[in-house]
Amino acid sequence: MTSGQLFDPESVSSTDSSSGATADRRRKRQRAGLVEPDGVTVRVRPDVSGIDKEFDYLVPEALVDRVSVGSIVRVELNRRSVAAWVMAVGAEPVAGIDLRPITKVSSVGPSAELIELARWAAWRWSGNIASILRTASPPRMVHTLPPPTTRPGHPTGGEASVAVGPLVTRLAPDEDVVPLLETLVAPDGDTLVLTPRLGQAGALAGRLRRSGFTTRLHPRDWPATAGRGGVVFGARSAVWARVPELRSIVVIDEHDDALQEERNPTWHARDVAIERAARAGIACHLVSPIPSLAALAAAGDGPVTPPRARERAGWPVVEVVDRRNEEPGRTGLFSPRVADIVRGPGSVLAVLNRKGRATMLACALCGELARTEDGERLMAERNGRLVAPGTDEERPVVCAVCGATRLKRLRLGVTRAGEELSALAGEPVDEITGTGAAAVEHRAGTATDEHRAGTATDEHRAGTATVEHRAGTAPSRVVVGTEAALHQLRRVDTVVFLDFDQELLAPRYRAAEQALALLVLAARLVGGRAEGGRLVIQTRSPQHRVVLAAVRADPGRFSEQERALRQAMGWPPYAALAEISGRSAAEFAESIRAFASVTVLGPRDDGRYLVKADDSNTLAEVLATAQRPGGRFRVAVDPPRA
DNA sequence: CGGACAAGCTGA
DNA sequence: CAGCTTGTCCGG
Repeated sequence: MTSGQLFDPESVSSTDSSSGATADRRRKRQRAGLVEPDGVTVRVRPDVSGIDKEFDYLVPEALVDRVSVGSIVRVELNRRSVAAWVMAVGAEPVAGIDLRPITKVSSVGPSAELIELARWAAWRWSGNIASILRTASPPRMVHTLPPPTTRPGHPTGGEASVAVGPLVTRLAPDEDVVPLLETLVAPDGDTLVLTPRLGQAGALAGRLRRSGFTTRLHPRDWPATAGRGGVVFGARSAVWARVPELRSIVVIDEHDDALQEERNPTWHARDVAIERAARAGIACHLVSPIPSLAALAAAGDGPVTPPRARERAGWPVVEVVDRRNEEPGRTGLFSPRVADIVRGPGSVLAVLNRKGRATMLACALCGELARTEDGERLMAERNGRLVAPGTDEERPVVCAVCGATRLKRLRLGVTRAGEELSALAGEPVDEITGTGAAAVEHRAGTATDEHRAGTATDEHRAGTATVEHRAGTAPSRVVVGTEAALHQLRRVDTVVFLDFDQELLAPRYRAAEQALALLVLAARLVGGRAEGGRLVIQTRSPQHRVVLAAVRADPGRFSEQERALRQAMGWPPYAALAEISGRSAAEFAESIRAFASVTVLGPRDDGRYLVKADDSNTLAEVLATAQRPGGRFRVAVDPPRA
């Protein structure tokens, strides 16, 4: 016995029941002399992008013992040797073709259960299954799985998980998840714990290991995980971890967009976890300080919530600076209040989630932003009128609040913010953005003068002393950055959102949820109100539900309001979306229009189409059935930026 | 994907 | 019509 067959739950019935029955019938007919005794066949999916198709091969006698559904083999296809996954064993091969033998069994692969789950996900997100199978496969070839040891009972056994279906648990932003996690670990089998980033997974694994749990890190410990199981930690890909006896799945910070794969197919680990748990008849625990509407809709019951006082204590003090109240003519990035904070003691991170120089329009008289009628989106000026990108809403250039016809342009960018901050603080300011580890340090002096001269970006830089700030070293007291800074820094006293309206009013249906997620990241950097944690939000939307949720430390209220809006607008989770782009997008969109169960919106300015259905199953079925044009196009289901 | 093969274009 | 590009088809 060479491979992990002995410990492989599906080795006994390594195919689904129907193909197993087919194989039995075949063997009977062979004994009766009705067909040639031509051995075991497998149906494989090559690991070749561009070939989204399965092929039949023979299994040489010597390899039969080592082949099961999920095995990674090598086959000759079109005169070249390629890797492939075994998708089925013993299926009736396509007639009239001389089958070639597989040449090698390369590695243990995903379990049969995972192969089926991958099939589902490829359908659900209308993408190539190979990219999912790659994620579900070991990072290096695994010849045999380590044999299971006697299961080490976990120190604190959670309750036997009889619960089925997703369960949502809300925690305060600053709350330690480990105590909860210890109660969710299955005592009698394996548990998957997913976090948005691998670093969090490693940190949590270390802590549970110190409490006596058998922990694994995915994909690093792939062989041990598949052979022996345990409490398996990982980022989104860990939802595809192979374990011997899955009993429970926990998704930490389920609201975080990092749980969604950005390349096609754009599967979301939360949704895959829900499906995997449902198929296995086990619990799926979704944990977050700000549960997503997707999670709340998937769970039958409402979220388990912390005591009100505990939740409130776990959010920082949130100060809202209403920039509409400042004297007319002010267009700078910093309100007087923020200028005070920057000069005052304590470390400050100023967040401006924009690079370059995005512009917004605000009334020169009352400071109100040019926004759509429902107040949810920013408007831009085009051909002397205000337009809302992506919609047909437009109106003359007039302030909706005071009727003034003069609007001013608010120009914003991290670089300029750094220059101004440095001048304000009278000391160097580091810049942290997502591009590269190096950061720019701004020094007071020339920068402001250059800036007043209204020169171009390059000239600003010429007048700015730039110093490399290596990741890991202590940054300056005052730091300016994009969202990346919220991930890179460990602790600061105050986080200031210089222009929160860019987040709140972004043209995406999930803009509000995403904006609130940024506030949670910031809240964790500064800590709860008892520790003196403080967030400052500069905005012209002080009554926005996201701002109020943070001020009141009440994400439950936000969920209700957001739910009502999504329902009224027919956005997810009360609909399912797919985005079609690329050269032949129009052709594919056209063939989709033939289906009454979906609505096709677009094309937008960038040539993209949006397909909308009542639910994800309907959407997937239409996308799988519709006539596909010859040319190239891309389908993104659940597009994160729609 | 990448090779095979057909159809279309170019140049002399 | 060789020589080349471009497009379409297909792999077990």
